[in-house]
Amino acid sequence: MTLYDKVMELSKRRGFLWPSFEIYGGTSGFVTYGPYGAILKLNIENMWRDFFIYKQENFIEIETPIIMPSAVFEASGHLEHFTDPIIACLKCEKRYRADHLIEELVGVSVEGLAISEMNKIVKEKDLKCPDCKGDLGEVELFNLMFKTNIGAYKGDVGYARPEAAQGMFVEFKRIFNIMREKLPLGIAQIGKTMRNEISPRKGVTRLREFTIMEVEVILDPEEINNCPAFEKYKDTDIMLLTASLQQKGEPPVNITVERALEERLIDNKWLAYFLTVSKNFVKSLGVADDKIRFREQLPHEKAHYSKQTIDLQVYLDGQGWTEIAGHAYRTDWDLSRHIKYSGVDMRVFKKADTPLTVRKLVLKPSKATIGPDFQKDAARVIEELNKLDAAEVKRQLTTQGFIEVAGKKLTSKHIEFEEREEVVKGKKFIPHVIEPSYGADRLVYTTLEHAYSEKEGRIILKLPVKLAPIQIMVYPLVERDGLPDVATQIYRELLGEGFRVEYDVSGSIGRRYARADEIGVPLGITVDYQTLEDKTVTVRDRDTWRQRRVFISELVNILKQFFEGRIYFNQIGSPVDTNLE
RNA sequence: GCGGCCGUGGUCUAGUCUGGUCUAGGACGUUGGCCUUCCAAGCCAACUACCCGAGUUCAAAUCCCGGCGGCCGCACCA
Repeated sequence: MTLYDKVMELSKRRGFLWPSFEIYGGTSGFVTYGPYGAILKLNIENMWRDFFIYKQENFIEIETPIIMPSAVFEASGHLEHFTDPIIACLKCEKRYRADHLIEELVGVSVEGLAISEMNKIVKEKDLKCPDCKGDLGEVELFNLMFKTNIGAYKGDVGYARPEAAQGMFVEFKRIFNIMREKLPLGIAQIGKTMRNEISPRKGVTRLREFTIMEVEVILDPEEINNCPAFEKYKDTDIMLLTASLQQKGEPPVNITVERALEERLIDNKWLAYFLTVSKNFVKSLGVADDKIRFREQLPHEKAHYSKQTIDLQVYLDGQGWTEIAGHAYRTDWDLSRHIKYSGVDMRVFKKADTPLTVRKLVLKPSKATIGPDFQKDAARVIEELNKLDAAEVKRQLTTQGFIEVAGKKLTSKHIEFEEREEVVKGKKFIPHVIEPSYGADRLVYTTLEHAYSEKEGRIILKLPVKLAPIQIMVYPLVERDGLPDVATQIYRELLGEGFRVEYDVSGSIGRRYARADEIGVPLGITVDYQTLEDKTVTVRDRDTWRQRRVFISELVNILKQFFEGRIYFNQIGSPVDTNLE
């Protein structure tokens, strides 16, 4: 049994996660999170919030719809780029990217060609399957976005978002205003995303519906190397596999992010900074240093919007290095596309440190002469004239004596010029975007796999304390002599104090400890006979099976300190002599 | 999507080739009871399965076909 199988077996048996719709035979690419998995996932998401939102300056979280009208994806480029033209061989059924095949066999670029035009080329040039020489079928479009209709009429086409990012870009103007127009601004979102994958595999690593956690860090491109937060983390070591190393077939290098930046292996400082945030985040999920590396995407792998993308990979049993995050430098692609397609100006104004006074030549159409001379064309002439550069107009008038505007000849009597002083207070620009993007579901699996361990034939899920779905189990040592009453009381008190706690009385004490270890409960509280004498209970540590003895009256306080990370297990109460020590 | 292998209680599995003694066996688990003073103890009882659908046959977990799902490889992969 591989580690992957063991982790999935445990997940299913204990209720972390399993394939959905099993009673109807299942449909691949979908998972259900059970009682422990749902909390585990939530805890991971909250930890992500800590690292990527709460500990960053001017970073906030929003929530936008999953279904979006097609206009959004026309602008974002997903309708065009998330769609692959596919052609299949009728004989051997091998499938090809139609555009790639045509370019290869005919040697012409088919970029932007419609499907019908590609089909025409295939027929005219009588293209055959390069593999078996069989006939080719029709070119078909395969778009990875789920399509739907919004409302009752067929006209309004909508798509399920393939990434959360577009929600942030579409709402940028208002959010920027609400956040009092400060850059850098981080806009984060955690939510469901859908991609109609051709063949989802490997359980949770390739889903059709998954939770994405993204931050769009919106910055002034001129400030992209001004990242104060970076200083604290610049010495962070990373294992980096650059595109060029991959092309040369060489292994990754270990390098500090600062050095990588100096050697221009990372495009800019903000991108470098988030690599360090990512590394620290993934470590806090319990993944060891040497199981974390960064891999730059090769030019042909990059998304249409990306200047540089560096994935974070973790090493997983059975499937090797697996992407769990991408860090993309999206430049101004998204915002400029939405500005263009929506017609809404989402540029940001930046005040200059010192306003500049510039002398500028402006032209003034002389309406008194243009009106009578051009009659009903006058309005159009004035409009066109205003678009022209004053200096250029003046030059033409002096060199050739006239200028042609909207098909009309204008002379100097039609235009007046004026020297004006203008104060330039700042500049308007389209901000750039750095995007760390995480797959929450892969993180859940990663966390489970790295927490999985075996000891004396038993499974212990060594989840980081902060992530454990259940924090505490409460047990009576045996089910008699009033021990359950005391235990139940403690259980209810802890529930009331806000701990995630369960009570377990069924089976021998060893069996109950074993059950708790399998779902990764960090602490177990056992009420025994000594409890009846001196009002103390034992606290058991999941990882070492050691126990400490604590007064019931101090329990809540001590447990709070433990789960807040302020004390370690061996600082709890006093040691217990058990037959294990 | 293609090819190979595979699909039996909650989990792991025996049985499938060679159809009938399979009202499907075991182990672990879960629940209830008894017992029990710290790491899956014991005893009793209960629970839960042949992936779905059609077909061949007197008879199908077993053979055939289709679907769904899983693993591996190829292809695809923001």
